[in-house]
Amino acid sequence: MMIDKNSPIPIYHQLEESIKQLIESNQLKPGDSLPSEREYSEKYGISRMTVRQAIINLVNERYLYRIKGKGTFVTEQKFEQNLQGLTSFTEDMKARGMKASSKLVSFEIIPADIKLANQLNVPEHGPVYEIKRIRLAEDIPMALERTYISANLVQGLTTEIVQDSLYKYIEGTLHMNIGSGTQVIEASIANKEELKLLEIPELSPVMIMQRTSRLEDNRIFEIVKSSYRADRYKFMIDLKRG
Amino acid sequence: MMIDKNSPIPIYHQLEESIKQLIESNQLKPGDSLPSEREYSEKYGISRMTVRQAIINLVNERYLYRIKGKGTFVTEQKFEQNLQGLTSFTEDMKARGMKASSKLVSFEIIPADIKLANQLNVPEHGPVYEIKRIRLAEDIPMALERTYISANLVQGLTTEIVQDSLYKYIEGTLHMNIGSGTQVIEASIANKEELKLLEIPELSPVMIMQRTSRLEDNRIFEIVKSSYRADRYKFMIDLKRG
DNA sequence: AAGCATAATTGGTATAGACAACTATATTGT
DNA sequence: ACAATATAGTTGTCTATACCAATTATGCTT
Repeated sequence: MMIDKNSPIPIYHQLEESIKQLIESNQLKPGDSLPSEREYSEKYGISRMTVRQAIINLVNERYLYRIKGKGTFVTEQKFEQNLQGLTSFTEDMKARGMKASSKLVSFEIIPADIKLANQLNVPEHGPVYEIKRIRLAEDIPMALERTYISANLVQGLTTEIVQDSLYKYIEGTLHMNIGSGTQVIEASIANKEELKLLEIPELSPVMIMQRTSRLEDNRIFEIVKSSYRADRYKFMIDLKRG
Repeated sequence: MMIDKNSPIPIYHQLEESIKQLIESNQLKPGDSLPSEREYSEKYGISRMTVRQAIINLVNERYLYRIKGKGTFVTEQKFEQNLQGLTSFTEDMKARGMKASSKLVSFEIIPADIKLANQLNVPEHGPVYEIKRIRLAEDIPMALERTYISANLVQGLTTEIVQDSLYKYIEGTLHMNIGSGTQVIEASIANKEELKLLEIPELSPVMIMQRTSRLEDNRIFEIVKSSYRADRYKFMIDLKRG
């Protein structure tokens, strides 16, 4: 475990990663106490405040917790998430041994209304691809998926590309690097469009999952809003202990 | 907006609350820029590092975001729960700077019906602790939580232990090691009990989150079924790209 | 008018030191 | 033997300063 003061990587970040690594390799076990801030400070010849910054970040990430007057300890229980299967419907169905298919409902360029413009970070009325698809498992409708993509950012989109792989097109053809994303899950009651396309009775509950996908430079390139039938689809998340 | 340097409340916390208040009262609107750190520092006669601590906390709570060389800005504040590292309602609320509380509805030993018996992997009619709690944020009911624990596996449970920390009891007193878990999220319409205890109108959607917790030897020791008000809760997941 | 260099402003990193609040342990007084 | 007190060690708060990095504003040159 080394600290390079001349590295362009901040010292606090180096220390942070170093401690995180010790926890993840189980050299620091849950409940173990860490060296005090002053010990770290003296050991590496860095300021105590710099040590604090590293530790505070790890506390915020729930790797550590601290008790005033006692010390800093490794968190007893750190659940982490396995997001496999939450990203792609097709992969998810495949993992369950089911036949997945999709039906294109519409593919067009629409002007962004104010809400969508804000979500995609494009000007109001700016051109946006709207792709509506029904996702089916064993030919039973499971979800209505609406994808919105800034037409100025991702150019030359066709139904074929969308049917194949949008990500492959963005990275392979357009040479843009895909970064991180965020997903929001909420419950609601199906609206008229969802009722009709998902073939469910009125007042049925739906799970709405909205994914925001970003490029490496943090520009948003895609909003995917999926409405799943709550009676047929449950989201499972594996929690693993760290 | 005042800062009292002699108050026992830390200065950074006073400033933090003061800015938060400006945002929540809409005197600072989403997208607005804040005074710079140096301006705050001079205005209140406090150190820039103290200002930073207040602002960094608000950035972590997603009230603000900052761009190097440009400034600090107000974000769209949304009530979203991050599922990553989700451990307890109390911790999540604390992370948002909100007052979390819980109200014990009932605590009893019941015989497992066939469904619960299967889920917990205990014999039918076997003794199971059932703990019902209302989770509140700022005294507003947010979720109904039902915890089921095999009474043969986890013995000597009391309301005090449950109120303190079940995990601490299992690992510390019973010397059993907690392993992994699974979480299932689904949408539904609130049933009568949920309507009443969550104080929501009929036909309201709810998000049901069911956690299954296992020991290291894979025995299931706990089923937690939480019903969240869909109007107040959104679950957010950060997606990392590998 | 356009382009470019420079300065000013902003947040980001890092240091050194001081005192407060809290915990655990050792010491002392009775 | 026990209780009170001192002490050393921990995290928490706060200050003052310095320099770096990214962005924006300004003024100069062409």
